[in-house]
Amino acid sequence: MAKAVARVAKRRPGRRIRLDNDARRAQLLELGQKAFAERTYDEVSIDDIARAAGISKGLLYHYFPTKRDLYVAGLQATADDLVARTVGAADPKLPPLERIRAGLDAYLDFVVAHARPFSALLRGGIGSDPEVAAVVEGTRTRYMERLLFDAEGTPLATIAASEVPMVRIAVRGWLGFVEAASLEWLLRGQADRKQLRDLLVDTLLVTVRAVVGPPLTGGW
Amino acid sequence: MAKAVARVAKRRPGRRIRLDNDARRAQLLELGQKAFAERTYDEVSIDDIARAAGISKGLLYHYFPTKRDLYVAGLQATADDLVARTVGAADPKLPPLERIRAGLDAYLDFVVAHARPFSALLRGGIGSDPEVAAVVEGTRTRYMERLLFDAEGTPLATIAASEVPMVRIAVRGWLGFVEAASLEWLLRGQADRKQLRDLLVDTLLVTVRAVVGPPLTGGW
DNA sequence: GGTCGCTATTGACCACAAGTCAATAGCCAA
DNA sequence: TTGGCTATTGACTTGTGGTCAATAGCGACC
Repeated sequence: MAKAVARVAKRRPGRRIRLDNDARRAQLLELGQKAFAERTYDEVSIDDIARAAGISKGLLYHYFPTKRDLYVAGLQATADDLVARTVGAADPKLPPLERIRAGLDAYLDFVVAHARPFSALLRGGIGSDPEVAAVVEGTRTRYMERLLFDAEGTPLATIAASEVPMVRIAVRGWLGFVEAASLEWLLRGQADRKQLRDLLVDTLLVTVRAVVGPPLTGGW
Repeated sequence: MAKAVARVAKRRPGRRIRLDNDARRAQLLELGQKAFAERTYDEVSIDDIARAAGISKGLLYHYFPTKRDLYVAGLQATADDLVARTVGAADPKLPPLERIRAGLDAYLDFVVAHARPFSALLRGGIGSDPEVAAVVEGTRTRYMERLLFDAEGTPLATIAASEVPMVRIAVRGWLGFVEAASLEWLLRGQADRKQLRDLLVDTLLVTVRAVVGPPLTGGW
């Protein structure tokens, strides 16, 4: 029977499969993330992703009006994931410094577990694109705010509200340290994880001290 | 070369103007740098640059076989400039720490003088592109090698030869600090330049101490 | 079970920019 | 003045991002 033969054939051409709006969007988002994680932005073509999803290019454009939209959405998802998993999860009964340590541990956990997306997030696939830059920079801001919230009751907390330019510069610099060190650590066998964690904490304390004045000891 | 540009701009249509090979190449490189500094990579079209140079697209492709080649060449030129101007120029009679200070001053000078190209270099216009990444990362390596050479005779010098993973991670982290802080400083009115310089030096010393052990005082 | 409407889905289409190449014409030497 | 080297052209191909009117799956309702 013709029908049976047709069933055996893979993906009968001409047969449409409707998916729930959210499901389709989630599928495309995931496929996009995967594609952009393993290839350059312009090595990835919309047709590729559509083909991988088994749909037409037109449909992809129905969900994401632009290639960059798809890219940015994936980046944003990674960023949200990073922030959600790495801060605010520590036991509030722990001393502040311990909470920060825990936060950095969670950060390094994320780095290891999502190496590819993490690298992609930092390197910023399109670089100078303002929308991409906004996502990355926004993530940094959110991350710092929540991390500094963990420092409640310590001199660090005063930083969160600071408007002094040099303080913001120092904090941003420290974040640059964290990102660069994490990336390097990731590439080189991930040795001495705790030592790295402590290095990050030390640098933060010293940086803050250098900018806001009070001695390192006491109050922590 | 500006002279050549003017001549070409005024040329009668249909009239060809031959330029020396090197001159033409230099002209295109400069125009490319300028274009990529003020627009996104894919906002810049080869036709734009060719038009700006008053030549045909085909000729541009004769000099730079690919759009990315033009982009990378410009980036490389900026990077070379940065390294050349910021290290090794300090008076060798000065104490090591002073030489490093001078090096960082020169770095900040460059940042201010070449704000756009500098940002472009760090943000890496194409991001995940391996060739671009190689240029940026190579620049970092060269920079660190020469900066650490300035530290001859201090504990810092031992770092240059170090193979210990955590040391390289720390150094890379510090560079991340420098870049991020510089960029932030650039964006926020460039206040307190000397304070920033000192912050960078402090961070370097502390980072090194945290990784290699010996106390901060003595030997510097 | 039939048909009806909503909308997910299609595929042919366009626009534009990257990249190619055989033909052409400046410029310098003789 | 001429000849030849080569810088230069511009029409061409190709590939990909993006558009849109037409189509068909699927649940709802009789």
